[in-house]
Amino acid sequence: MSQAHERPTLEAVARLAGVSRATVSRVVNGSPKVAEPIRSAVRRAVEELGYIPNAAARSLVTQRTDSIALVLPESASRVFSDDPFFPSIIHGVSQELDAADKQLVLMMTNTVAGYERVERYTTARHVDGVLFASTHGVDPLPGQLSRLGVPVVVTGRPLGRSTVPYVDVDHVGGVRAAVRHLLETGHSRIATIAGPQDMVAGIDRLAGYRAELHGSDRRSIVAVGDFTRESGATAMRQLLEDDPLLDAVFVASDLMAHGAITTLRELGRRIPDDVAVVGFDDFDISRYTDPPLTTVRQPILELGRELARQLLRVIAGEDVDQAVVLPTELVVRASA
Amino acid sequence: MSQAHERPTLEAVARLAGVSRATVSRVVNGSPKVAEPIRSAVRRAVEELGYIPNAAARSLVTQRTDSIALVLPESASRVFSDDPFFPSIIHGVSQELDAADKQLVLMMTNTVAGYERVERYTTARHVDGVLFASTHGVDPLPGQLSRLGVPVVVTGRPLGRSTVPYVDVDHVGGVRAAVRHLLETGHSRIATIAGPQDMVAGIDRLAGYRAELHGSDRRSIVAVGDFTRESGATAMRQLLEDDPLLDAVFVASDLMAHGAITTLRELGRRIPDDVAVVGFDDFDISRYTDPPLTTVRQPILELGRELARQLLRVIAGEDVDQAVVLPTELVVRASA
DNA sequence: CCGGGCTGCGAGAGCGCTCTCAGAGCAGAG
DNA sequence: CTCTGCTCTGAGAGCGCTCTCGCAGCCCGG
Repeated sequence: MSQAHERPTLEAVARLAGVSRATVSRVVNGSPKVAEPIRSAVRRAVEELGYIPNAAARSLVTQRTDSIALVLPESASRVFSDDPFFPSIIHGVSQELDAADKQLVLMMTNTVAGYERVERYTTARHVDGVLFASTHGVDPLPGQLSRLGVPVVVTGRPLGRSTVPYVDVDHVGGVRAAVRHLLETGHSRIATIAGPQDMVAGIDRLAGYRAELHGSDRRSIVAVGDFTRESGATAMRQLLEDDPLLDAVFVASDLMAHGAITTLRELGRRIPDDVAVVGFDDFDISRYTDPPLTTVRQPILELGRELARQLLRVIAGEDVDQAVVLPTELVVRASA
Repeated sequence: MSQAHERPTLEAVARLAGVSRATVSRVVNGSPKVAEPIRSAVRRAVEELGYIPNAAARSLVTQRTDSIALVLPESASRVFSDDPFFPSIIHGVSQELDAADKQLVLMMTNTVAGYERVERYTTARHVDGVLFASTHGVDPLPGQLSRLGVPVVVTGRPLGRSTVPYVDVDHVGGVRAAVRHLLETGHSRIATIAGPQDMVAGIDRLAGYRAELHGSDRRSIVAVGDFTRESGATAMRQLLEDDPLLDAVFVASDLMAHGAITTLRELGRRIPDDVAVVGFDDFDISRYTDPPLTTVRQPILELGRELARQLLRVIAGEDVDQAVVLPTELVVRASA
C-alpha cells in the first residue's frame, strides 16, 4: 500500500544508473554538461524508480522554495462568499504563478493569531515572496517583512509612507469619468455612496467624486458604506432622507450599488428616470441586474496577474517600479 | 537592509545560550524535559536573535510540512468569478487548517500541464495531504495519489469505484424536498434544468428529481445545463418550447435559476404565478433576486470544513468513514 | 612526443534541523 | 557509603539534496 517510506532518493537512482549522485542531480536539473549516453541512462533509472526530488532537501540547500504566499486580510473572509474581488485576484495571481511554475500558498489573517502566523511562516523561508491583497488602514506587516529581506508586493497604494512596491487601479480617473457621464447626461443633484475610509479604494473613489464635482456648481451629497450590499441599501435610504430630490448617485462598489437599487425600487423610484445609478467594479452579476448596471470597470484579474509578475521580478532581483497603476473604464449600460 | 543571509540558526542560539543544539531544539518544540533556568535562558537567546526555525530543514527530518494542498479542477477557474462555490470551499478549508496551524496551498489544474504538476508537487512531499474539490467525470488522480501513500480526501461521491474518502451533501434528499414542495403546492407540469451529467452533483440532482416524480402521474421534462447562468437561460427557453404549459421548474443550481428567471421574465411569464422556480445552492445573491429564490441550501462552508477535518484525521492516522454526507434543506422564499 | 586547455564526472562537504543514545549528575534506598 | 534509578543535557549521525573542487581523459598545437 503505502510506499511513502520506500520512496527512491538520488542515491538510489545513482546506484541503478551506475553514476554518482552529482551526475543524477545534473540530469534532473537539466544541466547541459552531461554526455548523452549517461544522460539517457539516468533518465531511464529515474523513470524506472519513479524518482521525484524531495522538495525540502532541495530548498534546504538552494534557499528557494518556489512558492509564494498570498495574504488576504481579515475582511476578505467576511465578504468572501459574496464578493468576487478576492476570487479574481486569486485567479489572476494563480495564472501567473502557474506559468512561472511557482506554487500559491493562501494565507488569511482572519484569526487574531493570524497576523503573527503570517510573520512566522514567511520568515521561516517557507516562501520566496509575499503578496498582500487589499490591506486595511495602515498595515505595518508588508514593510516589516520587506525590511527583513522578504520580497513583498501589495495591491493598492499603501496608506502612510511606504516603499513597498504596489499595484493599483486608477480609481480617481474611473470615478471622474463616471461622474462626468452623470453631469453630461443632465443630472444636477449627484450623490455618492462612498466605501470605507480606512481603505485606499474607499478614499480614492470619494476623492474622485469630489474632484469631478468641484468647479461645477453642484454640491456633494455623501453617505458611507463598507462595500457590502446591505450597507449600500442603508446608505441609499440615508441619502434620500438627506436630499429627496437627488437625481443620480455614484456608488463606490457594485455590491453597494445593488443594495442601493433595491432601496430605490422599494421606495418607488424608477432607474434611471428618477435616479441614475453608477457603480464601480463591473462584477459579472452587474450585467444581470434590473436594469443592467452602468459601472466603472476595474481589471481585477489583470491586477492579480500584474501583482504576481511584479513579485516574480523582485525575486529575480530585477528593478521594479514602485507603483503600477492599471486603467479603469466606464461601462455604460441602462442604469445611467 | 536584507538580513536574509545573516538569519540565525539553531547553532547560533545554542552558542548564545551556552547550551547544545539539541536543548534549543527541545525548547523551541516545547519538550517538557528541560529544566526551567535553561529553558528561559534559551527563550531569551531566541528572542534576542529573532530566531525562526528553517522550515525546509525541519521537514527534511520530520517528513512533515504542515501544509495541505487544495486542488481545484480546470472548470473552477472558468466559473471562479461568478460562482461562490469555490470561494466558500476555500474559506471553509482555510478555517479548519488555520485552527490546526497548517498552511493551505492552492493548486488549479487549469493548464494542460497542471495535472502532472499536481502529481509532481504532491509526491515531492511538499504537502502532507491533498484535498480535491469538485472533480469532473472519473478523475484517476485522487486514487493514484492515495495509492502512493499520500493522504487524500475529495468532495463529492467519486464516480467509478474508488476507496478514497469523500465528503458530499445530500443532493437527492434536497431535490426531493424541493420537488415535493412543488407537488404539494399544486403544480402539475414540473420540469427540471439539470446540471452537467459528468459530475456527481449534476447526476444526483437529476436522479432526485426523477425519484420524487416517479409514482406521481407527472412526466419528467428535462433540459441540461452546465451550472452557469447562461446555460440556465438557454435551457429554460428549450423547456418552454418542449412544453409551453409547464407551471414549475426545478433548476439544479442557483446560477442557472437566475438565468431561467431572466428568460421567463423576457417571455412574459410571472414568477411564481405562471411558473414556479426552485433552485439549488442557496447562494447569497439568491436572496436578492426578484422574486427572492426558493432554493435548496447546501452547506458549502461546512463542506469545506468537514473536508479539511477528514484529511487531518487521515494524516493523524485515525480511521475515517469513507463517506460523510451533510444534510441539505429547502429554503422557501417567493419564487415557489 | 609533450604540455596546456578543456570537458565530463565523482568525492565530499554542508544546508539547518531532529532524535537517538549515552553519560553526567543527583536523590533516595539499602 | 554504595548502588540503583531517574532526570536532564550533549554528542553525533543523518534527513536528501546541491555545488564546489579536483582529477581523469581527451584534443590540439608546437
